[in-house]
Amino acid sequence: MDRVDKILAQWKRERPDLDTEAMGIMGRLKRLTTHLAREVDQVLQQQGLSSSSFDVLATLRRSGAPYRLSPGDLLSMTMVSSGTMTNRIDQLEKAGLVERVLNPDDRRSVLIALTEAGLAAVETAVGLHVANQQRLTQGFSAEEKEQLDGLLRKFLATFE
Amino acid sequence: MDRVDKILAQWKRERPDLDTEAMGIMGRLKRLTTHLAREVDQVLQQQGLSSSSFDVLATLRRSGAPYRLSPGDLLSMTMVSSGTMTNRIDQLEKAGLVERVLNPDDRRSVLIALTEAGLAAVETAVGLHVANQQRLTQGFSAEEKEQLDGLLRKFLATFE
DNA sequence: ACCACGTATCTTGACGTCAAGATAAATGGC
DNA sequence: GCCATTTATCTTGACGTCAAGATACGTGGT
Repeated sequence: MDRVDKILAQWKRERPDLDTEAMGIMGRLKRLTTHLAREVDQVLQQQGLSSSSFDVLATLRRSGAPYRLSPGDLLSMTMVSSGTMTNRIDQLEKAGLVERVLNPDDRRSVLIALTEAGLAAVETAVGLHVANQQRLTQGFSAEEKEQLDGLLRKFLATFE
Repeated sequence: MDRVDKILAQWKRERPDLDTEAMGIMGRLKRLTTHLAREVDQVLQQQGLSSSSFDVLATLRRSGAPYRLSPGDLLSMTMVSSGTMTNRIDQLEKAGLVERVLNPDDRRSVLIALTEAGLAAVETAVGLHVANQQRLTQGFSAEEKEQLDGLLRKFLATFE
């Protein structure tokens, strides 16, 4: 009987006509990801990064040397609006972790490049971040993790 | 090969030392809940409600008649800060969906009460919302839904 | 009865986000 | 070559959120 069960029991009492099966799954998903986001943020914050900043730095890092992508490339990889991406880049640029480099091939565009400090920051952070993610999932057996991943993959395929 | 697989493949190439199993699960969870939140918001928005507003109205509705809870009660049921709850109540009060009623037993406190308009709004919205949640999970068999719910329950139990 | 402490709510200031629109440069049909 | 259209990025204004602190009231020990 967890918190979501209590919510479902309330609905059962007040609105017995409602089928709460989907509500249970969605409620657990929402609460779970709120908790997970807080745990993830805490580790990144100790490195002086928000999860938004880390998201951009990590995208640049995993794109490979020379660690440069246009704002449009970053946009297509990160599920945020263009205004949000501009803001993220502004913050990272202020912090000296990325710089805007002119794109010689297209003057509408710029390239966002990891600075040395940005590369160093993301290399440290990604190690701690992955270790933290492992910690958060360590309650599951290998089989359960595979099962969960499979179900999430199928669910996600509905949208992507 | 979904988007998360592509991200993991990039990391594999750039940082083969990192174990990406947990990252895959967490990444799918995050992308999935972003998509789900957008779908949920869309239905509620057609009723003139944000998911934040609906969250409060639904909590009041399922608490049963006379549909009154203190801000503190609402806080303990909704994973937000006290400042956020004050703001949510302010918005709902402006919209005429709830009202602040003096608590005769404790003058530090108030009771947040559904108005007639608020009750009507939540009754309509909750039906559409639940139907929408069912639509979003309809790709799964009964067995898969049960499996997913069980895994999420276990995961959530880590935190609650 | 008093007062120190606890409790309940609200305020403030800073962020991160989005939708919509503005700006500037490239492109393609003629 | 010109201009309408498309593309790439940035700007603006509004919202929702939080942490930290302020305010106001209740409570219990003396």
